[in-house]
Amino acid sequence: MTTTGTTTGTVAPADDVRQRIVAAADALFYGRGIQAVGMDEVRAAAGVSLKRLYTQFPGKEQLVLAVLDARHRQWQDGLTAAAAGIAAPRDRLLAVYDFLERWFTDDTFRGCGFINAFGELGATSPGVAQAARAHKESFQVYVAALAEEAGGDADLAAQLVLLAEGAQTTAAISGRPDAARQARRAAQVLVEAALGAPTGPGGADGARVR
Amino acid sequence: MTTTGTTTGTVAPADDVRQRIVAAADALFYGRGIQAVGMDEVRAAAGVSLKRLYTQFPGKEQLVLAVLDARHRQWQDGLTAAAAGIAAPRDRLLAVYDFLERWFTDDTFRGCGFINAFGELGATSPGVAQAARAHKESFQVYVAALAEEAGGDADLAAQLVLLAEGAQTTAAISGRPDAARQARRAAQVLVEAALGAPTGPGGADGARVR
DNA sequence: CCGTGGCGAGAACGATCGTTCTCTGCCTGG
DNA sequence: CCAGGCAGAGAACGATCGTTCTCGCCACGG
Repeated sequence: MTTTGTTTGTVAPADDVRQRIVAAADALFYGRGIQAVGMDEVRAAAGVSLKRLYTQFPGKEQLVLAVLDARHRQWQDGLTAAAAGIAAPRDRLLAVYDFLERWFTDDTFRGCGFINAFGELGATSPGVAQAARAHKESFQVYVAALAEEAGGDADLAAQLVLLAEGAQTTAAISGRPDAARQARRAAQVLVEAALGAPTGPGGADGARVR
Repeated sequence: MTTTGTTTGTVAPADDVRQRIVAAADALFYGRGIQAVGMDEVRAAAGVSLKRLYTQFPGKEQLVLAVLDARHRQWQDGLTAAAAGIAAPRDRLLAVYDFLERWFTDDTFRGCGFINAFGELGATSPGVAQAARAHKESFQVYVAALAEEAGGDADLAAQLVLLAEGAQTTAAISGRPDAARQARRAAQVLVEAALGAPTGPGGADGARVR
């Protein structure tokens, strides 16, 4: 799995160039669509030679998969960071939608990269389809864990996931980020319906339904 | 906007060939992605000459837009058909998810064609982006009308739309159609939270929350 | 100081695709 | 029966793209 087990103390230059390539490719693929971006453009954006690009990734598909892998890790990091420091399990669940809202307001936001890649290449590339499936399934598992901590079951988690997914595509296509807040309000209703009235001491805004 | 206001009694042959082309292109574009299908393959599937294809559609983009337009009409027809004959406004709202479930179980189902097209071409083709926006907005308007008939407001409608959108991408990527039923259950909770307990005489299954 | 080997820059190659053009056969109007 | 034009089949063309090859430069080791 790991690239080359170099024994150098600092970051291996090979890993550095890999990350630069992946970051450049991600920005281009995500912003314009994968097939709309040529390898030469990736090379230029990464500031690397074409030969080096092809020694790091044997083909475009492997680069795409590496990009999706990196994007998946960033998504997971962002999710856990959003939940960090929040005491109430119920608010950790809702923090998912706060994280979405911050993402949607980023002006480079163009929907979920996995949904986009799946629609564009899922039928052609089994690897891309599998990456999308794994990403979404991992999100399901994450939300299910949060839901369980809050006392909810898998059904509640699945429904909260639907809201998050719908918010992503709606925000992407409409161009307006308020889908995140709408999803949060709906999630609050679902959570309260499943778990009962909100817990007592919750400060912030967790208590107001509407 | 409408094609040609022909005064002939039966379908004009030009319209017939157009429809054949659009139907063939839709199946190919939707099943494999737009850029993965060449114009020559569309020509073969439609059983038409390349010249005729290009007299009907000046370029691939116009064909794509025509496909999206036809798909939008089919979506609207399916939606209204799903609501037809249902007396209770609340059940008409939930019928959206029954319609989704039937769609998801179709073995050619591969997600929402507009979301897929938007992800693939939305950044490159303003026409495609606009078509996706219009389609989603029209769905919002439709659900908002149903919600109002049931006594709900625009917020309820927006939240129900999020569930429907999320169900589409989730069913597409996971490959399992049960997202529709999950969305329906969540919608039921949201509707009852917004409108109060279910109305009395409703037969069927509208009364059981869980 | 000289050979060598690796690396970057970019040309080159083969394939695909969108679009147009050519050729040939057929059908129609007189 | 004949001329004309229209449509279908498919070749052709230009552009793009993924991938590979070549050339020249630079650093480094003996």
